[in-house]
Amino acid sequence: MTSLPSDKRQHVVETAYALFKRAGFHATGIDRIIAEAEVAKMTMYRHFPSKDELIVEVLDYRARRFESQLDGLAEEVATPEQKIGKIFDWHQRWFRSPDFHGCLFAHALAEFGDPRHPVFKAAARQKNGLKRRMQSILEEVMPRGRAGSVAGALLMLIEGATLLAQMGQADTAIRDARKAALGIIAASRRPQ
Amino acid sequence: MTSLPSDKRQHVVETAYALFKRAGFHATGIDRIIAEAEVAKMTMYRHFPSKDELIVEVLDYRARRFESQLDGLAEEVATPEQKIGKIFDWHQRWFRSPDFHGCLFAHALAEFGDPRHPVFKAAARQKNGLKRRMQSILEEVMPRGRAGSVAGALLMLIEGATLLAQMGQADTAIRDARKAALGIIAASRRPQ
DNA sequence: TAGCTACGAGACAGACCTGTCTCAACACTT
DNA sequence: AAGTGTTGAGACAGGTCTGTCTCGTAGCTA
Repeated sequence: MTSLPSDKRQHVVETAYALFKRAGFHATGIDRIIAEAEVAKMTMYRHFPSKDELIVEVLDYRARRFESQLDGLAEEVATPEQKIGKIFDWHQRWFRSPDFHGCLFAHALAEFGDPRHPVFKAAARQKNGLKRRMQSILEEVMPRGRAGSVAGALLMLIEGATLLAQMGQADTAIRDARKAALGIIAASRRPQ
Repeated sequence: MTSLPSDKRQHVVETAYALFKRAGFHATGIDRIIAEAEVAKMTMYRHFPSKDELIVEVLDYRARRFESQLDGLAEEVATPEQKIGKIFDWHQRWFRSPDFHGCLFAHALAEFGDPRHPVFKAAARQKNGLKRRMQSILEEVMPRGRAGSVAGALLMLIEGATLLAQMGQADTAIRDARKAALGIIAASRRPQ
């Protein structure tokens, strides 16, 4: 009963994720990652050609996890308000989790400011994905253009709430953001 | 006509600011800063005991500049809506400026995740200062508690808009954020 | 003239960084 | 039994990092 070929690879990704989350990307060295993952350096470099590509892999992995978690939540309820509410619920739980350190994707945008950099693009994909998700939810009850604007506002509220949560204001932030979000939706719903 | 004692010091702060803004804090080395500022290494270390303290100085310097610029804008108009609108105007101009690279304070929070770290505290001060400013504007037309919640929502919108602006969606972001902000204020104004 | 202060230039230490390389060990397949 | 592929361990190169140190110089003041 030995390890599968992809076992070590995934283990490196998850270890790197935990370290990047705590200390940031530039401040986390390869040596630290392989020590924590108990893996040889060449094992890592055989799976990932460079640290940057490992970072992209970590971000994509977390983005997939995020999307699949939200997929499950949306099915439980019916109205757009409830579906958006579930997304805010998810963030509320996230903010309260033991080692919450802010949004890894936002941190990636901060550390890799060049829009052409693969890490920047990977982080931007996640944000755009969340916006698209909320927009398609809102299109049930409002026209396409309006749903885009409202989804943009909701995304900004969520990103801002995540920042404030990192500053230790998680509870008031998610409460104020949720209230504002529902107000914005109500104001744009059924436009006539 | 020689240079004043604080001349070089301020020059180092401004040069470091420009580099931190473009490349981030960890990715910008001391050697790069002193080369760009055309200053000896010991000159820098005589003024700042460490890189971290230089970063704090840069953040405080930018926070003071930010506050003084907003001070000037508020005096031009009368109503809270107009004053908040001026703050959004300021951000709109900022987003369109030649080398906009996102919010340096948010980036500092991303790179220095420990809330006890002086850099983290300096960044948090700026965010709390902006929230307080908006809250005191709003207290003219709504009770204290409500003004706090609304100011929190506006801060989240602004932070989110800054993130989206960094992702190349500056125009739609600031437009959607402004619209949402005015809606939130209108809903909380004159509560009865 | 003497002393004080600020500065420039650069060597230096010690640590850390990414990425490459070699060699041995082990598991699995044919 | 031979071959193939994955891994561990660690040396190694070449560069960069922060921070300290020395030495020479320029300007100002007393």
